[in-house]
Amino acid sequence: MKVTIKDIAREAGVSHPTVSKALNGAPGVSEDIRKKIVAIASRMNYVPNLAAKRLVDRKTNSIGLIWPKIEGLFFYHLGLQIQKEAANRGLDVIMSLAEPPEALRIFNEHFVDQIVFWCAPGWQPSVDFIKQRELFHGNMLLMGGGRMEQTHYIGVDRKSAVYEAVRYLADQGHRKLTFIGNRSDKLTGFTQGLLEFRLDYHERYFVPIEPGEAVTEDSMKELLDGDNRPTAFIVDSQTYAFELLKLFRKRKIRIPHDYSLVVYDDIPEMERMDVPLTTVGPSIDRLASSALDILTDRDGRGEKKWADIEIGCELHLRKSVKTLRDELGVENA
Amino acid sequence: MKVTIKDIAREAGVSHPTVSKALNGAPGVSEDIRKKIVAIASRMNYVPNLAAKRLVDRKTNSIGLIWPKIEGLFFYHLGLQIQKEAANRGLDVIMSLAEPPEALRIFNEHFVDQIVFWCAPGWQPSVDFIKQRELFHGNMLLMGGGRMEQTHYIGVDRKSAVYEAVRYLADQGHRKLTFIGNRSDKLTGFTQGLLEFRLDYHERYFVPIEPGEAVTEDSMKELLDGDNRPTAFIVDSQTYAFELLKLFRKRKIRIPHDYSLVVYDDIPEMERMDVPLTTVGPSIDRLASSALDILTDRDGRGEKKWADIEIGCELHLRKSVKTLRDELGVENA
DNA sequence: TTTTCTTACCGAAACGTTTGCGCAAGATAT
DNA sequence: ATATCTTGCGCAAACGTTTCGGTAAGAAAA
Repeated sequence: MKVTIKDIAREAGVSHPTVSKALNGAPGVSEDIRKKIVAIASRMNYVPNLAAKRLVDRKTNSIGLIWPKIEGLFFYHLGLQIQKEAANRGLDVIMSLAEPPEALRIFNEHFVDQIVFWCAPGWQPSVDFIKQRELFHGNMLLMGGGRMEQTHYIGVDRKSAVYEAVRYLADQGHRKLTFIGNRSDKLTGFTQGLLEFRLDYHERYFVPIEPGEAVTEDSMKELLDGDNRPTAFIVDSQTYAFELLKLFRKRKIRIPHDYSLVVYDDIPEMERMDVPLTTVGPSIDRLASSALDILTDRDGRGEKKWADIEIGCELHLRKSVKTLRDELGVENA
Repeated sequence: MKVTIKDIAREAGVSHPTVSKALNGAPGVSEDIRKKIVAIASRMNYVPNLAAKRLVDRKTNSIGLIWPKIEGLFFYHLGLQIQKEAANRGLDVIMSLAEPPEALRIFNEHFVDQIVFWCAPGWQPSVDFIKQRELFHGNMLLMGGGRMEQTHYIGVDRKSAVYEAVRYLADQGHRKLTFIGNRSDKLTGFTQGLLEFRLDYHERYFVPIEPGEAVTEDSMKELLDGDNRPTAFIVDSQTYAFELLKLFRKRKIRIPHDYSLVVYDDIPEMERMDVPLTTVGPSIDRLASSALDILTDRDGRGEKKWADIEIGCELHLRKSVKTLRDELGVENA
């Protein structure tokens, strides 16, 4: 048998609304009575019934995370950081492991106030669905993609990220770079870098990977066996990087001796690889703190203004890139 | 403005309890009216208010996951599998990224019916707290540790797991094994294997790691530089394995050429390592399906019987163990 | 002292469901 | 034909909380 505020009220000799106010720190209760009530509540192990609470005021102070499959822990670390920031501001975070449509229903039924939706490739329909149904509209923060009008948005400047990776590799003397990944902003940054730093070009220097596909030996064969072999790779994600490394292992190719490698997305694991990998990607901390600024500011400020920001990326230099600067003479020979 | 069953009732020209019964498939509603109501509800984008629902009947059909930090994705994959199994049985899963006491409060407030609590080292106090407060008592499934009376429990036979690893290494001709990890069931399995297969013993063949600590060069120095060097390692977790591999890299030690290696806990990533690692550990699928059997059976069967089972472990043979059988003569020389 | 203002509390209503009970109308048995 | 059973639905109450309006009692002002 659960103990309710009515039980406490009876025990304290007051009405139950008084108990409610006392426990919530609301005005209209004398300090003596408040203390007495709090003591009784604690003694009776009172646990508020949030269902009842939420039935009347529709606040839950909680955030739901709709999160892509955690490949390579990037999203895990980001989720963790968001949870910490949220806790600091008195907000609860719950997360669903289900796909967006299902997750949406669950969050709706479980009363989260706001959702943070990292729009992974292929999830745009769910975002549209939200808008159309006006489900969490105005209480949704889109991240990573799917930017739209009248919706909070945090983007990632992937183009500059890859561009900076190209710049770095060019600085190290690399002239033949290959990008492995999807056709996306990242590719744009890649080609822009190629043009700007007047690097070599070959049609094979872009290895397209369709979402869901893997880096196959076939797709890499010509590149690795033919002429005009690259000296460095920029790889779209950790998953592809693993596949590439597997291929390299099979062919006894060493990093960074034979090829240099920069991986997109920085996660702690990259540092612990057999050869610590140089990465480029958004800062998890910045992503998380910006997200919570937006989520909390919205109540604070007067007018509903839609946030629309873009997080820059950082280059993490480790051990998977070899400098060619001392060998330039050799290279040009 | 939310649409409620009263809105639907008005639209359908019936009373709101009738709508409730219709939508829940309860008896007492003619098939014609039921269809009409369902159609209207769908047209009006009706979403049931779980708070109200919860207020009257205390069921939500949802499960909360209290989960250790996802090191090495084992818990991520297990969570994912549990979520899938739950979805198949019409149950929702939500997960918290917070620590147990906080997670507990959140789940309590967010109406989860049952919790699955993987009792990581150091989390026993939270389990005791649950029992004491009778919070989710009877609706909690403990996993991995913290077994107790009158509580559903799924354990992992870690002792046999490591024992089997020892047996396998012995089969391959290894006689000098080292276990790196905590003092635990796993160590028991290790020593049992050592005794049973009459393997060599040296005090250095157990490298204790306190929780939270790392595999340091100091702790390994004597072992790697002294006499009686082992030929194989069994490592307690992926984390330690990474640290060990890092150390090996530094010393230019190759796997499995110089040392063989078996890692506890099987996760997909182990297969994708530079050298695919041989592992031993519980089956994620079995863990998940057993969990849901328990969670759902409890309603089904008549008497409340407390589940108390133990999941066996599997050996996944990959590339990190070298056989010494052909070299036995050499070894004995 | 009387009037006004403030404080501290109580009672009633509301949030959106489900459930138990009662009551018509139609179907079946007598 | 009347009596009984069944079906389909409405009405009212309940779940535990917050909030709104009201009302005493006491404090400050006249």
